[in-house]
Amino acid sequence: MSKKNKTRRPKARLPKGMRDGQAREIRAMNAMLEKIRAVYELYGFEPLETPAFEYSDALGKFLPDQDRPNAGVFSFEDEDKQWLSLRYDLTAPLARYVALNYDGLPKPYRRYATGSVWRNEKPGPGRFRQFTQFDADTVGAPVGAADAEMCMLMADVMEAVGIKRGDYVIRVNNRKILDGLREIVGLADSEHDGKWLTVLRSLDKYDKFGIDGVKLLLGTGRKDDSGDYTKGAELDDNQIQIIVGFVIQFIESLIPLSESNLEEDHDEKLFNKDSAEGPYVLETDDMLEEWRENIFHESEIGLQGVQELEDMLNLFESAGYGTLRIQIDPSVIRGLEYYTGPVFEAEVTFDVKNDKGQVIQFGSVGGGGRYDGLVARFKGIEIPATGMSIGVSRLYTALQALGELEDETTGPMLVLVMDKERIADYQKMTQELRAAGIRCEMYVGGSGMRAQMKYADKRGAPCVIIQGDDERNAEEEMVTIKDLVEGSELSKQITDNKEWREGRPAQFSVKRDELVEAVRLVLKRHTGQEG
RNA sequence: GCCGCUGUAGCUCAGUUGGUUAGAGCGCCUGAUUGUGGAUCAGGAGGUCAUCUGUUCAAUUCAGAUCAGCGGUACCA
Repeated sequence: MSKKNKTRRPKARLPKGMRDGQAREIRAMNAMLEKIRAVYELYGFEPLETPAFEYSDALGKFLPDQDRPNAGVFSFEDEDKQWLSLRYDLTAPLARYVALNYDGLPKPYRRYATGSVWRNEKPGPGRFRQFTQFDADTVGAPVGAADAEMCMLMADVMEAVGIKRGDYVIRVNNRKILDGLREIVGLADSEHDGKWLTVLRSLDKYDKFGIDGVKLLLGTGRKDDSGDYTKGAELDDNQIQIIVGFVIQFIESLIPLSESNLEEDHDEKLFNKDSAEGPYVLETDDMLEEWRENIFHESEIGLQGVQELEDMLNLFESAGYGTLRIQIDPSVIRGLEYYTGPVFEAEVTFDVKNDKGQVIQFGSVGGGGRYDGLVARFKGIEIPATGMSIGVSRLYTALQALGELEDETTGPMLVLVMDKERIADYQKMTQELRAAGIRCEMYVGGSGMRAQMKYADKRGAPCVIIQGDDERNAEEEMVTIKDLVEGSELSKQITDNKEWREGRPAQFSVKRDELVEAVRLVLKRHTGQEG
């Protein structure tokens, strides 16, 4: 036999950037999705499903072009020469849906949606080419309450899935404030579009690199630890000073906790400062006042942004959401060519470690904002909209790091096939147990009893049902129930295999017609599961 | 895209200063036990040493390139 005769087989492999999901993960994920869904429902949103792909032109700016039809999105040409693309988010399909059904929908229209989205780009750490989003959006509501609601909704979702208050934060900003800032530093002219984009990206790095990093990025550029160099925006010192002054205004607005009128069980984030006066709280009102009077006093759009933020803050305040949950953060940027007003981002604040124990840069688990221009692409009239999106896989990873994902699911109990001639009898027992609501299966493999016991063990079966000749031929027909959970406990004290096997620990026999009742008792003891 | 690190069995890793049959632990399969999961013991399967090219009498080992994974960074609807 030469090597050349080797059969050519396809190699079993996973497409790049894709993942398989296993039982444990799917269960935990479903449980998490259910918690999120419950919050959306509670807020009054309606479910909506749209298809996985849409006509490419409906998805917006990432149209397939002749040269690279799959840049960014996965696309294909239909028989009728029309281009279709897999959706890359859930917002563009929503805009299409609203435009298509506008007349029949209640206005505002509030819906939630979940599903896979696809992006054809190089997968990175924690980034895949297929992933799940879970969105809630309000279409047809002007700026204000609808946006504030999105932030509170995100905070509630975080807590619903098990992230404690203080372990996450919703950071809020307003695009109009940034537009105002642009005016003030004299970059409003469209010839400075590129430069301003660089400024925004620099600001976005504030939470990552701190104020010094932002200064470098606004100026000449910054070299990071890995040796990569990022070109700066090359602003002059005066411009940098204005922007930096704006960003760090909150430091000026911190007052000692002792001077605030907060109660013990406050919902405010505490900051540290080099001083003996103890923890500080952010006086948001002071900060907005400073912005208004010293930064945006000559920018109409800027003042409008400050006003929008203040309106939202008032709603947070009256609803009891303090800065521990939702806080203003002028460095939140997001969707540069997309959002038109308030923008917000949900971030976890605890350390997330990978399986090697390294703390990794985790980033946000969700975000959103106001996109007043999106539906207009179809309708010609501007329909205001605001929404948010939860990155389900990322949130799941974060919860994993928190150890919040307990999997209490036990396997099904197993009816052993002791005698292949009597499968019908075993099947009947199985169905009886199922009819009683007990998760149960009959062994459908081809191996002997020992293998069946191993199978039961591997599946996490709480117990098995045994009926061989001994039970069958007893004076009155019996079945044996072996409690695998208790057996496992007992095995710790037994070292001799013969004793282990012949002792037949943790098993007992009952009359055939008492099977269901006896199983119920065993399950109740171990899993709390009731029939 | 850019920078760095890493690729040897299903998993975690050792090893070869270049030399015939590449190892361990865990896991998996079989048996000791014709009706009993654990433990123990015995046996077994499983590797083109990521791929390709080069240097060499000889490459899993050295060099280069490529690919993949990880981390950072960039981009992010």
